[in-house]
Amino acid sequence: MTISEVSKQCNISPDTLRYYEKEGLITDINRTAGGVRDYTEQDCKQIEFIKCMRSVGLSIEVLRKYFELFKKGKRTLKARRDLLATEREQLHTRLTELQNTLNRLDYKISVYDKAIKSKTKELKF
Amino acid sequence: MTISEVSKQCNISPDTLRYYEKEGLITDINRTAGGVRDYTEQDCKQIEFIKCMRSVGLSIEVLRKYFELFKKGKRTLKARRDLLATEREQLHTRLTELQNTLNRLDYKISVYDKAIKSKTKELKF
DNA sequence: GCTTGACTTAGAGCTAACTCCAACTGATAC
DNA sequence: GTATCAGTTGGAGTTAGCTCTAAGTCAAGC
Repeated sequence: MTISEVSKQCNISPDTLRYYEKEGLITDINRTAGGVRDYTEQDCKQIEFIKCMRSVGLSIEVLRKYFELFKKGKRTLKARRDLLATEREQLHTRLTELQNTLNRLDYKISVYDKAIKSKTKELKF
Repeated sequence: MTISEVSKQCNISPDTLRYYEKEGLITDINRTAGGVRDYTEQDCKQIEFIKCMRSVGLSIEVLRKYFELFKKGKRTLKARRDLLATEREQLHTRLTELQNTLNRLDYKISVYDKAIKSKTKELKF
């Protein structure tokens, strides 16, 4: 698969794919004789994983560390597990925060709805 | 209240408070004769609100628009309500995404735990 | 009246994560 | 064999959101 095919399939720009490679998030991509990247299905799955993790805010740096550990082989299984567990905890914290803020917004919107109905009130902010 | 008191109370740096003011997120802060900012309780509540919204990713730009509408008075109640509702929807989408990714991470961590126990397996990424 | 310390401003600098650009190369169509 | 087009590289530029710096002001304590 060429970079533009992967780009379409994963909805990530070719520039970003090359950037991820430069940053060590993707490594050992095959090349054709002419030097053109030739992604495997496995590469694609990894890219999807990266996309998923990036979409919830895992940093390039954390992901770089994860794949760096990967390259060191089986002896880093525990380290990788722990790295993921740490990120998981942070995501969980953010999830709770998001839920609370959502509730707060819902309440605020309901206050607005009342104010709009009554046609007299103004809010403080 | 001085800027450093608000800073401590809200856990936001004075620089950030001044930055928010420059960006129009906070307006009409009282000043002492000497030109020093003198925040009211109400200002503090607004700052807490901003902090809460920023913590889940609402942009400075969106918040600026919200407070801009505010300054135009009661006739913008509906517009403000709708702005909040739009942001709420986006937060909801992100919440779902976060939940899915959390599940995915939990699954991956469980796969790691199995691999670590069996002491033979390696994963694909 | 001088020092100290918290404040003020305008504006520069920083970081993460892209995104774009210029110059080049290699394969394909005609 | 030359135009086209998709790819390549290194490096510059962009954006959001702070964060820091320099130079200055003001009030309080001694």
